[in-house]
Amino acid sequence: MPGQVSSAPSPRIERKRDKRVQEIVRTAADLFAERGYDAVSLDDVAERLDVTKGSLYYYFAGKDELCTAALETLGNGWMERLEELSAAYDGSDVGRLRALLHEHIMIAVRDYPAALRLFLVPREWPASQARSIKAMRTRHDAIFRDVIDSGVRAGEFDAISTDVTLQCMHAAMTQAPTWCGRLTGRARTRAIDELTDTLMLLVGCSRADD
Amino acid sequence: MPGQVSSAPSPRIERKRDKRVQEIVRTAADLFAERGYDAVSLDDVAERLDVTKGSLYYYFAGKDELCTAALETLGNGWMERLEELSAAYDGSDVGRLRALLHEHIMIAVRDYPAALRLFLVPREWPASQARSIKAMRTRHDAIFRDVIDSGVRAGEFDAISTDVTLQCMHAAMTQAPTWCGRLTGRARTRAIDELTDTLMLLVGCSRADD
Amino acid sequence: MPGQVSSAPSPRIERKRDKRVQEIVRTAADLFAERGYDAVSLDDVAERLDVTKGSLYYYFAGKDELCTAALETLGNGWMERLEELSAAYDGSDVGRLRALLHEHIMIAVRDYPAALRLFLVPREWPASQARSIKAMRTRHDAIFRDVIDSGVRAGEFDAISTDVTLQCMHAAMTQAPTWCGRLTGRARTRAIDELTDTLMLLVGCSRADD
Amino acid sequence: MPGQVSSAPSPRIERKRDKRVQEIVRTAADLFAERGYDAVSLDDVAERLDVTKGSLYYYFAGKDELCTAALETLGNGWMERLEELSAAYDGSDVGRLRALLHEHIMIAVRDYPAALRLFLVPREWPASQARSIKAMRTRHDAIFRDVIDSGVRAGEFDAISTDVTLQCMHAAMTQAPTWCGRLTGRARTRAIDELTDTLMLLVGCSRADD
DNA sequence: AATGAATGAGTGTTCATTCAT
DNA sequence: AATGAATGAACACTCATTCAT
Repeated sequence: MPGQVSSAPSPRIERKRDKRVQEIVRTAADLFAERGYDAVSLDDVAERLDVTKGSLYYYFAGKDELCTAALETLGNGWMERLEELSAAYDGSDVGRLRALLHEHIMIAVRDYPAALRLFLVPREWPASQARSIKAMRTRHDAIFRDVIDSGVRAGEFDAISTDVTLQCMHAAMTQAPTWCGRLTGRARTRAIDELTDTLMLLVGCSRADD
Repeated sequence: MPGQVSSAPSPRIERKRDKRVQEIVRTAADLFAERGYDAVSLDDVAERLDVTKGSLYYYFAGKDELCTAALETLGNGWMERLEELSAAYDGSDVGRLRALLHEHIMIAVRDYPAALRLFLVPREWPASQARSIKAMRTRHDAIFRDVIDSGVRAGEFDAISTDVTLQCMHAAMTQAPTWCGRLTGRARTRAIDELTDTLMLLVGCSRADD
Repeated sequence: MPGQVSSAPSPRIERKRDKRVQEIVRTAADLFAERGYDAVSLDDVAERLDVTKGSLYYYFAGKDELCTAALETLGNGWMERLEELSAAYDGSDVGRLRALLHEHIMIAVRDYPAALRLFLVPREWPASQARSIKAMRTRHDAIFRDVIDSGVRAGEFDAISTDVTLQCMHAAMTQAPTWCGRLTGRARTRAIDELTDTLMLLVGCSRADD
Repeated sequence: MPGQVSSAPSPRIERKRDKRVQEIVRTAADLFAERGYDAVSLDDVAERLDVTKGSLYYYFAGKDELCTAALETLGNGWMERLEELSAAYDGSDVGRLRALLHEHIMIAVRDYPAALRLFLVPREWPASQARSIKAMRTRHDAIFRDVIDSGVRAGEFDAISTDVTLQCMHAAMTQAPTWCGRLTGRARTRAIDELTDTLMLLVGCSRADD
């Protein structure tokens, strides 16, 4: 167990370790997103990192934990971007929601083209990791729920049920890469815009409202 | 009939065989839907059927073939129900679309609680299945595209892009079981209704329109 | 157990059974010679006969027994041809030996192109079948030993050791198909002749002696 | 050397690995020679090495690769001994050929008592091995063809066809262990000598010639 | 006499995990 | 901090054998 010998590890060493962990997690996240949990072996991860499989076990207790970490890293980056965007946005709720939807789709399509496997399709995770995934989803919902509730109060939005609306948006956005992924350039841009506009209908905003 | 060799099997035997095949396919379909292709072993299928793995090979050439058969059986049943409903429906496009959405969600939630794996995530399947799944999806889209296009022409609907609308509906409906599955009784019924109504917004129909 | 019910089976039925057994054995022999014991499954045999695997068990106790029968049939035919030739031959021992060698090679190359697997390479047979194979070899040796001994006594031949000579001849002749098999037409005929002549050297007969 | 990642393994480790590979290959070679490709399972190999099957895959990509390595190791050792003998021999072609024949038989009988499976029966091996085996045979033929051609030019030998002579010698020598294997001590020595002398007849050398 | 069905042991292969060094 | 080695439980698939009908 590293760092256990001399009371606490020096900050320098800890930083180095963190950096290594980050490298591993990033690589793993990429692979899991590309091929899905089952189709990725630890050998694959190790090879792409140019280390041996055994080394991974120095940093992670097993495949599941590595995957959880990957999920968290992936999700954290994603959510931070949305949270920052929401915080920075200055304007109507309509504009803010549209910006959030658009950004979510962009991230999904461009950065994590296969993340739906991780966030949409349930898998039997060990309990500890199920919690972590659920937390991510809650955080995601909070961001959008905030805007929608605010817009509803302001009379800008009209939703049958905020919960259901959130589910629909999440499902459609996360699924987006599978059909936008085929497109490129202008066609993709247009598809993303259309999707954004379509989802705005769920809160009663037609394009003419902007 | 002396000397008759390797004739076709009697109809009675053939019926029996067909029934057995159906049993196997059903069981396999359930398992694949529950856990996904990779996470289901032929031993799992065999055990649930209370036979040995080897027996499965008497009926199917391998895991892939079994899976294809399962997918097709599952999808055929589903699509047939939708097609019949659509054909039988007599009334406005608004009503027909709502009925289709409602039925799709009911099937998803009640009958194939985890089928999203089958129809949402394409990469999870071996190449051999990809075709079969795509065909199913095309068939599904045709049913809904029909109503939407008709409604648009009749001025009942207003969609930004039929394609995008179809994708959103499909994503949300197929994903439904993961969040409606937790509910029971009245709460579930209400959730399904709300989801139906929410999706109607995508073609510009608010509840007041009915 | 067939034929057990009414004391003895009628000759007509027995003949029919024998014919069936012959069919099976022939087919099996062909397959074993083509691909070798391990590479032939009972399904292969059954399919070529256009019956089901189960039927084979009505006539044979198992794969090994079927193979033994095939070997015996193969070997009997072979040996009979050599024995008849030897008995019919009227002339010097030189001529008789040459004729036997030539015939053996012809049979090996033309009729049982892969029999070396069966007669040259030892396999761990169950005891009962090992005996049967050994008997075949003994019978083969007897045919050639006869001529050679006779020739030696007559002063026509000169062998260092009859046993060793027999082994060499048998090895070379049985192996022949693997190198003559590639040839066709005239080239093959010539190769067979050359081989015959070469083997005659083992008993001290150069071509000029004829 | 900090930060050095995935460097080449130290020579000490590499040596150790090579030794292990040698162990495995030797064991596999023995087994394949004893029973043939199909009849040897990786479990057999593993058990004789007292490791688990999985370990073999750490060193070899699969059964075929292991078999290829085994064949090559076996054949290389054999051929090297013959080549060295031929190079070192100083004397007439008669003496050199006799020495080569004798050595070949000794190796076959004493060191690789069942190698006939490797060099006699081509069809028993998967296609991937066929090349390797053929190469070995070519190398073998070259050694003996050399002496024979030289002897023929020098008037020491007389052969009907060098090719056919080579085939006969090869067949008889390789087959030798199956009949000399039973003998021991003096009897075996005598049998080997007789076989050598008998094969010398194929190039027209009777014992008196020496 | 023959079939369809089922079995169970075995076969090559993969892979998460462990561990001494 | 990392490696090379080994393990053992799975897995898809094959096949000789059995048996009720």
